[in-house]
Amino acid sequence: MISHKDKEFHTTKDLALSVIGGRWKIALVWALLQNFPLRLNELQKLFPDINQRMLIRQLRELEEDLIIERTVYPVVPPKVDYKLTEIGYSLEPVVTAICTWGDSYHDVLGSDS
Amino acid sequence: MISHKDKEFHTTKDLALSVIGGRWKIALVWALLQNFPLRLNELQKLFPDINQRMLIRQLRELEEDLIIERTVYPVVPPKVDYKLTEIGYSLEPVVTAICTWGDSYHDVLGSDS
DNA sequence: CCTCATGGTGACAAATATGTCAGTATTAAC
DNA sequence: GTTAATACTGACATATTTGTCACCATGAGG
Repeated sequence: MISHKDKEFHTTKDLALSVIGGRWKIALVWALLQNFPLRLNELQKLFPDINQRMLIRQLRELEEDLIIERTVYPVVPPKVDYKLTEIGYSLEPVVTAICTWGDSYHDVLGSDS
Repeated sequence: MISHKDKEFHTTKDLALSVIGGRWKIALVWALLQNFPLRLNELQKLFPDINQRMLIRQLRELEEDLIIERTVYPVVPPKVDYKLTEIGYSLEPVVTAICTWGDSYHDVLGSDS
C-alpha cells in the first residue's frame, strides 16, 4: 500500500491522480511548464475564471505534493513566485499526452453530432 | 468554448480531464487496455474496492463519453461486456504517461522521508 | 493619516462525487 | 415453488471539492 496524506492507494497511478486530479492542477502545471516562474497575480491574469482563494489552495496543494516550489521575496509590496520542481517538471509528458488526447477527442465529438 | 454535457471548457485538456477525472476511470481504462472485453462481474473481481453501484456509474459515464462500448447479449442469465472504443483505446499514451510518472513520483516520495 | 499594491486567511455555503442499502427482472434447474 | 446467476436501478447519506465573501498585514508615497 502506498500511503500519502492519510490516504492509501493500491497503485502509483491512483497516487498520481490524487496529485494532479484537482480541477485546475493540470492547467497550472501546464502554465508553469511554459512560463517559468510565475507570480500569483500573473497566474490570476492567466486564469481569470479561478478565484484567488481557489488558486491559492491549488498552489498550496501542489506545493505540499512537491510539484511546485514557492519562493517568498522579503520586499514590499510582497513578491512571491511559483515554479515547478524537478518532479513537477517531469509531469510534462503527462500534460502533453492529456492535451494531445483532448484534441483528438474534441475532434471525435465534433464529427459525430 | 467546447460544450459537452452542459459544461463549458476553455481548453481540450479541461475536456479531457472531465472525461478521465473520475475516481476509478483511469483504472478502468487501464484494465480494459489489457484484458479486452470484460464483463461486469469480471470487473468486480478486478476491483473489489469499488462497489457495484459505483462501478456501473463509472462505466455508464465512460460509455456516454464514448470511451467504452457496452454490448448486451440476449441470453439468460444476462451477459453484458465492455470494451474500449477506438478513441478510448487512444487513451493508452495518457494512461502510460500517468503510470510512469506515478512510479517516479512514488520513488521521490520514498527517498525523502 | 490615507491609499495602494500584493499576497494572503477564515468561516461558511453550495455543488459534486462517492458510497450504502435494499430491491428488480429473467429463466433454467432442482 | 424455490433458488441461483447476472446485471442492473432508486432513494438516500456522506464526503470531498469548489466557490463566495469579507477581512488582514506591510510599508511606500502622497
